[in-house]
Amino acid sequence: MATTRWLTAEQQRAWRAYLESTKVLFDALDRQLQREADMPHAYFEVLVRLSEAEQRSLRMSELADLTLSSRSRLSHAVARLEERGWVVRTKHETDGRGQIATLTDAGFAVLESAAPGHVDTVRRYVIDGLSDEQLEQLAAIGETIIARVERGPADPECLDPGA
Amino acid sequence: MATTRWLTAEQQRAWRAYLESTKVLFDALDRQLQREADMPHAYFEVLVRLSEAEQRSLRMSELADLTLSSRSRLSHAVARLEERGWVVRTKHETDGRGQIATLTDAGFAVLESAAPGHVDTVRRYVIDGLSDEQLEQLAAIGETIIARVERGPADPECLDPGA
DNA sequence: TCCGCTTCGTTGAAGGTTCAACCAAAGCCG
DNA sequence: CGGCTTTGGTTGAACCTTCAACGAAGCGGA
Repeated sequence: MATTRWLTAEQQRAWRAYLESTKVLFDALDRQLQREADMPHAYFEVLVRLSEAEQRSLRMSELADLTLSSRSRLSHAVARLEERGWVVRTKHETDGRGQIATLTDAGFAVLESAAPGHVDTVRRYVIDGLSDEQLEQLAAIGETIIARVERGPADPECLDPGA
Repeated sequence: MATTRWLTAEQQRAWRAYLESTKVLFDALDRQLQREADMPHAYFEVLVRLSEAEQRSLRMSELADLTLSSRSRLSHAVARLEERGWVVRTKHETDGRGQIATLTDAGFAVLESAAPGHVDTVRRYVIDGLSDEQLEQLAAIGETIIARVERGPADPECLDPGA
């Protein structure tokens, strides 16, 4: 493409509001969790996903997919969580490559103690400030963005309905 | 408060969509900028803010406020950018404590070359997928979140209209 | 069976962020 | 002036993420 289509004033307003809201919000969330549970938000999510799973266990690759993190990142994260005794890793029974991460009782206890404060914070900063309509809008917008990113960098103007 | 108010299904949907959209989006943006401009998004924003300022210069503290980063983070970031010759730091003329960061010509050139790709990416993943109405909604939602976070952890149910 | 290809998960190094500690300059107040 | 507090900014250590490289195990065709 020859020339760049810069953002209009309204588009900039939306983009910057989105950008800034995420920055201040996730900073605040991270600090809250760091203070109250001594772990970053990403680690908290690992525990949440494990707690929701059957047997409180998930294969590393599934856990990585659920938490939207790279395998490397998850590997490091679980290593840390294991050091603290909140998670254990065991071999997969039938697939020799697999590893299963399991939430321990200690991990579950930490999660239980941290969850209320976390939900309160999310409510205070986000949920309780928005109307039901706005929440619906936010869900729709978020899902649109996710879909577009997952579709990848393929050019939408490039009319290739088949490929 | 005695019991935690957990999120309803609709609230969860909105929250997770927001959460996931930011994760996949900023991962993609960071990768794009890392690839095309060899710097993370946070550093890019520093250059953007400097380029928009008078004389392409800002005091460190102002720059930190504009980019919503801690002083420490900005200090490290500018140190890196200075190593590459994209920014220089000079003493503040009247306030002996102050430092002024200035975008160099080389830094401006890098910014000019990286900006189109960045805007394209933002358009592709966000702007062009949303209607004008949705952009307006997103701006309003983002601004609400920002306002609530900046107000801090003060309890909204605590009726203290004066304080 | 053997060989190549892919998938799973880990590792170490490099880079970015956070946190607490710190220095220097400014401001304030006696 | 002299001491106290505040502000601006930097630093180093600890921690988290990313990236590329790797080893081990499954898969699949000749």
